[in-house]
Amino acid sequence: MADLNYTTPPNRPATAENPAGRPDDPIWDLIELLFFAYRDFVSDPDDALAKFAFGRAHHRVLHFVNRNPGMKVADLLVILKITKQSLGRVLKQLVDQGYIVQKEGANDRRQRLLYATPKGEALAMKLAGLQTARISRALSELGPAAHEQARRFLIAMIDTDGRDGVLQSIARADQARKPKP
Amino acid sequence: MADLNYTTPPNRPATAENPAGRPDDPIWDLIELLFFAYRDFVSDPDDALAKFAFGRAHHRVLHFVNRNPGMKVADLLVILKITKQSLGRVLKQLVDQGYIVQKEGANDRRQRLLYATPKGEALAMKLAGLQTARISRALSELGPAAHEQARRFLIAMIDTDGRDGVLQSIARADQARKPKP
DNA sequence: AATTTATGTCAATATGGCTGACCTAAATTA
DNA sequence: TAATTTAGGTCAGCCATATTGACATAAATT
Repeated sequence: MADLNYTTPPNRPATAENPAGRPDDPIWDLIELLFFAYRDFVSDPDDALAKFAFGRAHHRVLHFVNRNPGMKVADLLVILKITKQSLGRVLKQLVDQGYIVQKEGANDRRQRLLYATPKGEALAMKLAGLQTARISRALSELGPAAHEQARRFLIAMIDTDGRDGVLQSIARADQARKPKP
Repeated sequence: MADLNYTTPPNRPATAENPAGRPDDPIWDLIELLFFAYRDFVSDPDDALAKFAFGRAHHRVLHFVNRNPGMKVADLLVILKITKQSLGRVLKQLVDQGYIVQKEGANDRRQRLLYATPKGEALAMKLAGLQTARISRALSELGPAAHEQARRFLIAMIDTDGRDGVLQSIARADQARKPKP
């Protein structure tokens, strides 16, 4: 912990494109920081899951089902951008071991709506807690505006055509959650 | 594109811990936005790599070798946090197909120092360009401080004990690059 | 009645990880 | 110098997660 002359961005500020028409220099710092930040971000749940013989795939499924109770299988496939065969294996394990239940749709009886069981919710919340601890620690090192700044940056990084769906999904899930009275 | 009441964070501001000692509510928005942002961030190179019959693993190796010419195999293993057997397979393909060369260390002749060939550098720069395009687009939607804000947030998300190494690695690689005269 | 949709399943394949064992050559140390 | 450690490579097998393609069933829609 000594030499720290690396606190200012080494690249010139990013523009859409240089005046010369030549492509911008790569934004090395953010490219690499995204890699390292995400690597560590997922490592916390990964380690915890290892004790359950579950993996990252199970985490993702359990997370979104817990956040969106009653979601359809098809919705999950769109969010995760995987095939139903890939989902099938993981989902089956979660169902067999009592973390997720499937209920017939009331309107459309072909649907298998997905719900986290209490056991599943507990695990999902535990994993979310690990990730929240890391985010909280990070935000606490920064100013009070950091949450909103991070939020805006991450939103802007999402495909423009997928953005609305993501934001609506987050907003919907938030609303559906019982606010503590 | 209509209803947008989701532009403000739905969670209360994150604190290290609540006064009550009860764990914080999960920071759902950043947890999910990190997932979606990273998913799309890696999708650009993934798509491009598919044409070469290369995958994400090749990208990571080529990226770091290109950024750190002459790096040791052992360094790469530490950065990627994988085993040498895992590295071996992808590295061999990159070497066989002429994207990376290995040179005997001058001081220590056991070392196989890694360098991107011109062909390898071209591919690495192409992939970095794709990622830079996404980042540039994102930053251009935000204020001029956004780059620095994103940088700080991502740094804070990294494991505290790994942080210095990451930052030094980035700084070192930047310095080693020839500044255009 | 015919078709489409939601979901599930079987089979084969690819990728990218892992562990464990073992090897060579070169550097370091006793 | 002899013994040990280090840097790197390799073989073999296993596991998790993803893919494509084909096919099956039941319920909704036309």
